[in-house]
Amino acid sequence: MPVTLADLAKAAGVSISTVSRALSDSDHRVNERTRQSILRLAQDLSYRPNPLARGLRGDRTFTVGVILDNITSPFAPPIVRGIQDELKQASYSLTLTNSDWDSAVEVGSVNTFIAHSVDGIIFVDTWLHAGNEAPPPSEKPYIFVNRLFKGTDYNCIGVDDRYGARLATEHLVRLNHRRIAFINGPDGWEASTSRKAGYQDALTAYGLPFDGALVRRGAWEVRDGYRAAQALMALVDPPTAIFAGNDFMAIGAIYALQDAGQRVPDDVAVVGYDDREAASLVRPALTTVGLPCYEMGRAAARRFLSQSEGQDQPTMAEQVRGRLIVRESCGAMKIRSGEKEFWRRTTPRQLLYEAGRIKGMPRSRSSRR
Amino acid sequence: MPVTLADLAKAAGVSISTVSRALSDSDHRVNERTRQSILRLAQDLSYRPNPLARGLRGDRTFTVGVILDNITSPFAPPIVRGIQDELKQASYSLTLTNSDWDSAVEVGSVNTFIAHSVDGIIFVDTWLHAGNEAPPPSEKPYIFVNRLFKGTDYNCIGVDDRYGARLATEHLVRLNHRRIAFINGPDGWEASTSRKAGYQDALTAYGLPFDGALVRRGAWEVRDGYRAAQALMALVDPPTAIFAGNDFMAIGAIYALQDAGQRVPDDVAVVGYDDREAASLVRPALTTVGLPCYEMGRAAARRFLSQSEGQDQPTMAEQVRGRLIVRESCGAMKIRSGEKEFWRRTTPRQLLYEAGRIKGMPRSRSSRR
DNA sequence: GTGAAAGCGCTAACAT
DNA sequence: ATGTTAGCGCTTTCAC
Repeated sequence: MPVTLADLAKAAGVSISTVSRALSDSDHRVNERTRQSILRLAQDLSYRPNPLARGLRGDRTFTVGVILDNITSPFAPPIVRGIQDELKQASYSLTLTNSDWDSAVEVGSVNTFIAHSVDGIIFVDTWLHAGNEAPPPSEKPYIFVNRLFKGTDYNCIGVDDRYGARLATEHLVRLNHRRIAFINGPDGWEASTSRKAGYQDALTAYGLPFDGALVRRGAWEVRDGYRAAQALMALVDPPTAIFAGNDFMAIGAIYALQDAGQRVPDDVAVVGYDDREAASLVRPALTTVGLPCYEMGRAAARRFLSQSEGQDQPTMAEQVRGRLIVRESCGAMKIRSGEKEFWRRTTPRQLLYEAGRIKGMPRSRSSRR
Repeated sequence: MPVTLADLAKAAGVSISTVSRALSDSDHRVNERTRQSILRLAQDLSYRPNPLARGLRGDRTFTVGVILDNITSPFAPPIVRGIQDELKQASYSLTLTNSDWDSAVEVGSVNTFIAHSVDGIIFVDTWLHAGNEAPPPSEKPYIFVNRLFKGTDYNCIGVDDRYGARLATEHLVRLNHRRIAFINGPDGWEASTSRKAGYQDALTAYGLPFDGALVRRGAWEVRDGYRAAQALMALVDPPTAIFAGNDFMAIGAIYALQDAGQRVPDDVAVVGYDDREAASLVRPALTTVGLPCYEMGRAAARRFLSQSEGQDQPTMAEQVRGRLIVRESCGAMKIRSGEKEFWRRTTPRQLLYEAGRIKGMPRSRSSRR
């Protein structure tokens, strides 16, 4: 049987309310001696306050609800982990539901959470639910990860895809590529719009011309990247580098290139986006932009925490930035010269050899015919 | 403000307890007319019982706690999803913590869960914690997914790895391979032991000799599979097929084979285990044994549910079976002849062409030199 | 500085 | 068949 306040009170020979005050160290002053003895007693009997009773009584349950579309989707777990890591420090619990892109289910989950008196709800995912409507008003903080609403940017934590795409493209430019193709995602995706903008940002920044023929579109799948790359290489003036809007299309592009007898990265360089598990497994290992899922989760939880404490905390949108993960598919090698670091173009074997990474097992042999 | 039993009672002109009885439809008989009017009222005012109050009162909270090592590890999400899908039907909520392979953290989580009066705890993962001890006794059901204890198989839901490994090996045998190598995981892993046993089962079943030289060991990584395959191919009588203990090592083996100028699957066939995301992305796409994570999650939740209801429910170990996922790395093609189905050995191009899967994009060109 | 008591929403004896 | 009451563990007035 768990020990209660009443048990402590009896043991300490004081009233229940004194014990409560001693433990919740409110501003109510309690005799220092009795407080100490109560504290020790609580320790010894390993007292743990009953969160249900606390919650029933009123204000806080120290619980937050997380609604996501599917924990099984590739970006969800690190987001959840980020939320949880941040929350743990404030000793909140986390309860989870999957809504499967069904807004009716989602509403049901919200109601369940409210019934359970959660202190806030974090909505996770990139889908646009329920007709894209703005969130309902509420006193409890609602945080939205990777979600977009029309006409408001209330508490939205997103990715800075424009920045990420620029990073990828700049990497290629610095490796002396001048004709850089872009395989975009489908229309209607915020990610497509932002990533294309980032691609163009980089071109502009380096004074490179924008050539519409170098921009293709695909539905995020391997085969789309494959076809797009085929089309690109059939151009009279084909690109020497391809930036794909996600890793799957990048992998497809690599396969198309290889099937066409091109060496990656020697003949054409490829960059992806997302940093999926397969990125480090394919050959050549894919240079890509890592999505900051974990950081977004933390940011969301931090946002919740701050609004849960202070009243007038900011509720605007926030964008978190990913970083470039350089592997083999662009043939880049890191050079240190004094203070500076930069990437130099090289062949993958050279890269591996100079980096001392070749021993028994050469990881990349895509250059072999 | 949420509506309470008292609100309903006032509106219906009856006492609180009548309302409670009408709604919780216990065996206590309530006048059918009043029950109906109360039900309608509850509907109209959209009454939702307060789970905290219910929980405080005593018996059930309709909440289960899940402790896993890291939601970010590849097998955790489908397990969680399985648990949740099964639990949802019984309208339980799920709360989650990560223990990061730290048994102190784990104990903390258990205590938190108990404080929250969860109705049960599901432990998820394959690690052996806290010195491999048996679980503490408890009236609430504890379920263990993929976890092993010395001397007891209390409520353990595991994978039938022996069966899965046998499946993989048999596939190779039926494709007429006679010298089949096995790249095992490291010592001390239950998975290594079972998978090797399954490998041997298949050999025995088909009267094939066991050759110790064909069994290698690796630490689950790509490079281990790479090295093992190199060693295997250096044998005087090298294998024509390799079964790797997991997908990563299988991928490494494929790379080693390709680097050595062997065609996969034409010259040597490869099977993996796990069905990681990359399995379908590499070339050739990997034939592998899918881990039944989702099913294990469901089984665990079902077990919890049954023990949560009836008292004397079974608490023994349960093994769930995965299935073989045939892709390209063995060059197998499904043949239907009347009632029967079987796999025939073929080249990947042939496989794809006959299956009508080649259109614009040949997926596998590993046979090209 | 401390105790008594009310009440959060609900369920289950116990009455009627 | 229905109402009355106690109490789950806790916080928070309100007295003293």
